[in-house]
Amino acid sequence: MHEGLPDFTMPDDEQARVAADALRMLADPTRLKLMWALLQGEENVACLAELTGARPTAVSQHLAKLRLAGLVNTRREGTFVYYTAADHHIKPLLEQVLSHASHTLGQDSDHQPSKT
Amino acid sequence: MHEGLPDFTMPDDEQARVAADALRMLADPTRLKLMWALLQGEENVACLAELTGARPTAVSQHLAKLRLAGLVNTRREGTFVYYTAADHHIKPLLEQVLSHASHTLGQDSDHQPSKT
DNA sequence: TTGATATCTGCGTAATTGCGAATATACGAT
DNA sequence: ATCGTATATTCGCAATTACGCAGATATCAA
Repeated sequence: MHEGLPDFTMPDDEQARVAADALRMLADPTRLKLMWALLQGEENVACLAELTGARPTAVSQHLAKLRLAGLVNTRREGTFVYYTAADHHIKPLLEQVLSHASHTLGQDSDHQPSKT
Repeated sequence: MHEGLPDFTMPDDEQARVAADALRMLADPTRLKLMWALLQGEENVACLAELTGARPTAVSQHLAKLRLAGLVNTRREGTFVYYTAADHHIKPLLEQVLSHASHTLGQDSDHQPSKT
């Protein structure tokens, strides 16, 4: 059907599935903010709840998902649990999406605006 | 609560929402393959169905979503509708995710394997 | 032990999503 | 005009998802 076309390279099913799963794990505003924050340093749940504007229970459930996906690691210290990003390879990916988002919103000031 | 921390930069709600939406649009194996194929050239639905291994109806619905999201453009030629990628900025993003996926699967042969 | 703080888990609800089947539309050939 | 092909649209169902609430768990101090 498309014999004369330049040779297309296609990901196989498994590769596409894993890649889609990885994207879906980040395709939530709260998890996106969580990973963005954790790529900048270690934080506990209450702090992350404040940074993301979500309730601690919701944050905890998202962190549980991220932990199952292997994207974050935990370190216990007393009653606090500190989370860290397990894979810094996703940082340029998030930078690209956030940059794309901000220039989609018209206000072209690259990404990462408001400070805490 | 985290005053002494190095200044965290956080995306605002709207930016995080747009970025998450963009990721969710790509967080499907079929749409991922579709965008990957369209970044390499213009194709019609039947050809894309063959390339992705999905049924034409499913492909059509995914393409409709991608068109609403502004990720693809259409060009009509007779009974055929040729789709093209509207935004090539996502290509490095897809390369990253696919690369991450392939090296997650153990077989470390970077991305884009099987030819058609 | 009790109490306080921080986090986790299970359940229910509402919203979203992907897909197949059926139907509709557009176009070319005859 | 009809017929056949190519693509779009609509509907309904099953599966998934995010979230809040309530209760359970963990850690430490008194």
